[in-house]
Amino acid sequence: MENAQIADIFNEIADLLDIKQANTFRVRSYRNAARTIRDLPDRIEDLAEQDEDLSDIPNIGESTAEKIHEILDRGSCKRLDDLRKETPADLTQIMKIPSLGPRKALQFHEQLGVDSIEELKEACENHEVRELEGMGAKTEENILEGIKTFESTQGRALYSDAEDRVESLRRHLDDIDAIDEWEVAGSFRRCKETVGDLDILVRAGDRKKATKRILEYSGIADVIGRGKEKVSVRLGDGLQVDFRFFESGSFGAALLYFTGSKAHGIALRRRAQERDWKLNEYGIFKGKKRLAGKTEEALYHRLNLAYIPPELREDRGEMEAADEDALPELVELDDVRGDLQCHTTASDGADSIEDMAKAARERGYRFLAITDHSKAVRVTQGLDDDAARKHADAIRKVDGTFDDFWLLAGVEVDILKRGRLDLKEKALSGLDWVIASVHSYFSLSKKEMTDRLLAAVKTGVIHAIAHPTSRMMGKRESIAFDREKVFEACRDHKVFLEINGQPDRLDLPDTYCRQALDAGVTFTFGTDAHKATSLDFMRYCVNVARRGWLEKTNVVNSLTRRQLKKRIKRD
DNA sequence: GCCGTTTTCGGCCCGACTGTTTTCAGTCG
Repeated sequence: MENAQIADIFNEIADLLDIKQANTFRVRSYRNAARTIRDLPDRIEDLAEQDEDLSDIPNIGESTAEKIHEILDRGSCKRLDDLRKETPADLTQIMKIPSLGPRKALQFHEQLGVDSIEELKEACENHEVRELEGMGAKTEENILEGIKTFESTQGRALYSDAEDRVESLRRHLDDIDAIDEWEVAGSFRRCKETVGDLDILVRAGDRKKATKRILEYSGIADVIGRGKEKVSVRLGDGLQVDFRFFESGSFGAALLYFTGSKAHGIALRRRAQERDWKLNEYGIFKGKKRLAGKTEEALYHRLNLAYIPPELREDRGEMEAADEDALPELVELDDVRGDLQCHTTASDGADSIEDMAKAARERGYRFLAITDHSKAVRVTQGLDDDAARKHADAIRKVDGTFDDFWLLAGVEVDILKRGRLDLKEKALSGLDWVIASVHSYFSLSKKEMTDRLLAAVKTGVIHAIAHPTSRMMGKRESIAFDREKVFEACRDHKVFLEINGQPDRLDLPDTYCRQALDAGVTFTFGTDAHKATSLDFMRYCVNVARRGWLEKTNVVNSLTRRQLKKRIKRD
C-alpha cells in the first residue's frame, strides 16, 4: 500500500471526527499524521516490513502506529470502520467543497437529510438550504458555484502551468501605478511540483485603486471575495488567486507567513513562543512592540536562525540545520554549464543536431549531450546499433566545428524488461554519454523492477539512469522499486541519477532526491528537450534539486568541460 | 492523539473574511 493511500485514510478519520465535533487537537493530530506519511520519502509499508518502530516517526505515536499496521494488514482500521458506521462517509466529500466544513456538513445532514454532494446540489436548487439558520440565498449560490469548481478543478496545477499564469499576471500587475511592490508567495515560491493556488502579496498606497485595477485583469472568471486586506479571484482555468495587502513594515513577515509551508510556519511560531514572543503575518512581537517584520532575513535573524531559502521550508530538518548554521548552499541555475539529455530528429525530436547545439551555445552552455532514443521505443523510431554509431559520427562532426563547446555523442538507451540494455555494450562503449531509462513494463512487481534496475546499473556501461521513477504527473504513477538498494548500487557503481526537467515528470521527485543524496549519489540534470526552446526547462531541474537539498558539487552539470570529460571517462 | 531543557499531564499557531447576524460561528490559509 502506498503512503498516499494511508494518508487518505487518516485524513478521512480526521474529517469524520471533525463532523462528530471531536476534540480539535485530536483531529489536528490525525491530519498531522496524514501529512507526515504523505511526505515521507520511504514507503511506510517497507518500514513496517523491516520491523522499524513506526512511532519513531514524528507525529506518529503508539496509537497511530498500531492503526498503520492494521491498515497494512487489511486495508482499513477499526477506528475508521466505526466512524463510517456512525456517519455517512460521503459527508466528508461535502467538506471538500470550498466554504464548507464539518459544521455545515453536519447541519445539512441533520436538518435536510443530505448525505452527498449530489443531494446537496438538489437542496440548493430547491432553495431548502436558505431556510436553515445562519444561511441565505447567497449561501446557496456560493455552494452551487463551489460544487462546479470542485468538479472541474480536481487536483492541482503543474508548477509550469502556474508559472504561465504568474507571467501573465506579471504583465498586468507591473502596469498598475497604485502598486508599489508585489510578490508571489505560497507553494509557488517554494517551487513545489504542483500548485494549489497563487498567493500574491501586494504593497499599495491606495488599496482601493489597486483593487479596482487588479480586478480589471482579463483572466479573471469570478471574484470570490474582496475586503480591505484581501481580494480572491478564480481564473478561467479554475486556479484561485488570493491578493493580500501589506504595509512595508510587515511585508517580510507576510512573505514568510504566506510562503509557508504551514508546517514550517508552525515550527517558527513555536520558536517565537519559546522566547515569549508572538509571530504572525505582521511581524515578531514582544507584547505590542514589533521586533522585526520588514524582511524575511530580519525575522530569521531575530529567531537566531540562518536564512532558510523557500525551497527548504517544509519542516524536514531545515530548522535544525539553520539553528546549527548547517544549511546546504543550494545549487543555482547559474551553476549549470550544460544539459545532459536532449533529442533530435534522429529519433522523436523536432530540431537537428546543429539547431540544438546552437540553442545550447546561445544559453551560454559549454556542453550538451545529444541522447536520442534506442530502438525499443518504437513510436520514436529509435536507433539500432548501426544507426547509433552513424548518429554518433554525425554528432562528432558537428562537435568538430567548435573549440569552446563539447557536443557529447550520447544515447538514451532502453532498459528492457529483465534489465538488459536495448543496444549492444560494444556500441554503447563507443559513446561519450549513455543514459538508461524505463519506457515499458511499468507495472512489474517491486522485486522484478528492482532487479531490472540493478542489472542495468551493474552493466558498467551506463553513466546515468534517466527519469528514474518514470512517473508522469496526472497520467502515470511511479514504477515500484527498492530505492535504498538502487541508490546504493548507483553510488557503488558510479552511476548518476537524472533530475529530468520535463514539466510533468520532474523525476527524481524532490523527496527521493534527498534520500539519494543521503545515500551518496551524484546527480545529472537533463531537460529531455525535444525541441530547442525546451532547453529552458533547466530551471525546473534546478527547482527540484534545490528542494532536494542539492549543492552545486552534487551535480555533474556544474563541472567544466575538462572536469566532466575526466569524470565520465570509462576505464 | 502527540509530545516533552515546560516531560507522563496539560498544553497544542494565528488572524481575516463571509454571510449572516447585531456580536458571531465557520472556514480558510
